[in-house]
Amino acid sequence: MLDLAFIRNHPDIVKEAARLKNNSIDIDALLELDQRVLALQHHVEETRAKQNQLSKSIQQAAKEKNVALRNELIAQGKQLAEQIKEMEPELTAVTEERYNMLLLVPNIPDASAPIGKDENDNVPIKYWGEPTNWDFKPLDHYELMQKLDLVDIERAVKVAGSRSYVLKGDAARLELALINFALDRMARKGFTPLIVPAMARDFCFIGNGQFPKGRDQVYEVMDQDLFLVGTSEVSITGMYKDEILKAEDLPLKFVGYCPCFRQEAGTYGKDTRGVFRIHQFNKVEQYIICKADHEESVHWHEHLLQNAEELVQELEIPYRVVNVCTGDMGDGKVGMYDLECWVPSENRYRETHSCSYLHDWQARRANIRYRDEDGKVKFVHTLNNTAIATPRILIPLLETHQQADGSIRIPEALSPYMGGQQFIRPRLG
RNA sequence: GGAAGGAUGGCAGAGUGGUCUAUUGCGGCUGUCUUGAAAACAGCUGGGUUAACUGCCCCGGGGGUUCGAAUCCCUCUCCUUCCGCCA
Repeated sequence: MLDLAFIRNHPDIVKEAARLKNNSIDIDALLELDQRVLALQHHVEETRAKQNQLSKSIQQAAKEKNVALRNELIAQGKQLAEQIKEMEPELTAVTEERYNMLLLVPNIPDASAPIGKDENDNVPIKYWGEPTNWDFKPLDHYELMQKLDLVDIERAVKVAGSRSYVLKGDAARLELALINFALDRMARKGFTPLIVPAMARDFCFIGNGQFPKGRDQVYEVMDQDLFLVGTSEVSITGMYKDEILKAEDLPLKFVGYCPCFRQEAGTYGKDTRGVFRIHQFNKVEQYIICKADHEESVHWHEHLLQNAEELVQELEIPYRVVNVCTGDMGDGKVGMYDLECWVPSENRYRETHSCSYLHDWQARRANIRYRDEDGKVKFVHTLNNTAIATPRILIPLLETHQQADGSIRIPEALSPYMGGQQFIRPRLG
């Protein structure tokens, strides 16, 4: 959410931001509505002021035992109450309408973000590692997993429908190992580990920016104000809703884990093979709440990217970093990097991590503030990046480390989390 | 699932229809005193809205009664305790 005063004062900047983000919000309509709210609000407040004064006069008249005057004033009060009662529903309605529109206004992308329409306009800024070159015919992740008996999609679909999976054997252990590995590494860097609810209330999703626009991507728990989160970000943002933090406690650095759920609406027929795009997955997420300062946001944004890169490097997976263009970055974001891992079977890089900074866009929605050294209450800045999202990371991991003999090498850094195991091999017999 | 009791400012905790501009204490800030600190004393000390106010709003959320609600009524949410069930 942007500051309404900022939109009033700089409508052109906001309109341009919306254009760059392919967002069709009608800023002029919003401002027109805003004027209606202000006029009506002024009117209601004036009437209420009169009513408050009158109320005191009624008290006074009663004290003086002036019954005639008291009755006269009460009659006047009745009229004012009547007037307010008439105006209030409209004021509530237009105020709510303005708020709902405000939720749809995108954040202003940073000047450093590439201008573009969709993911094809994202700009690669860094490459690490060499795409693998084998002297044998490599398999794709699904074949590998089937050969090694690491997955059962058919029975998963029987249980939970399409885009479901069962991880078996060493894949199940690998999944937990990866979560542990990521959580551990981040904790060492001073991030506080959190295991957060995978279900959250409506306000958490509004606060984080998933609602109202992304509502169709979210599972709702029937007959309750609860929804399954698509990222632990949602719960962490919700944790601090309406709080005023102390400046000396910032930045708050968290590494959050919970199972994540996404409907993947509108992706029919896309990425249907294996475990790339599924409804339920596990994600370890980096999350930072810092002071309202652009330089500081940028600093932590780079830091979050660095952390993710280190994790992927330790997993020995070639990757690249792209600077995500305005059209692909989503409404709330000021700037965004994607980390894309090399997927040998597809001969291309695919997104495994997403690193964003949002200035106070989420903070305004969730009303998360802090008292700065100057005594003023300000909205915080928030940032987030994936640490590990799995099973998706299994795709580049398994494919990259497959061996000629059909086994899969477990990277050294991960091995301790697999009880020292160094290879995943076909089960004998 | 059943029963009871709660939700007030950073914290504790008063307030059961107008005198609430929310008592008081603790904490915090500032000042006086002091070489400095402590103590003592004095003052200040929530958020929002508005171009601004001696304006308006906020006593868990929403609705109602009333000229007037922290206070009365309805409803929802959450918390605590006890019982039941349970990983």
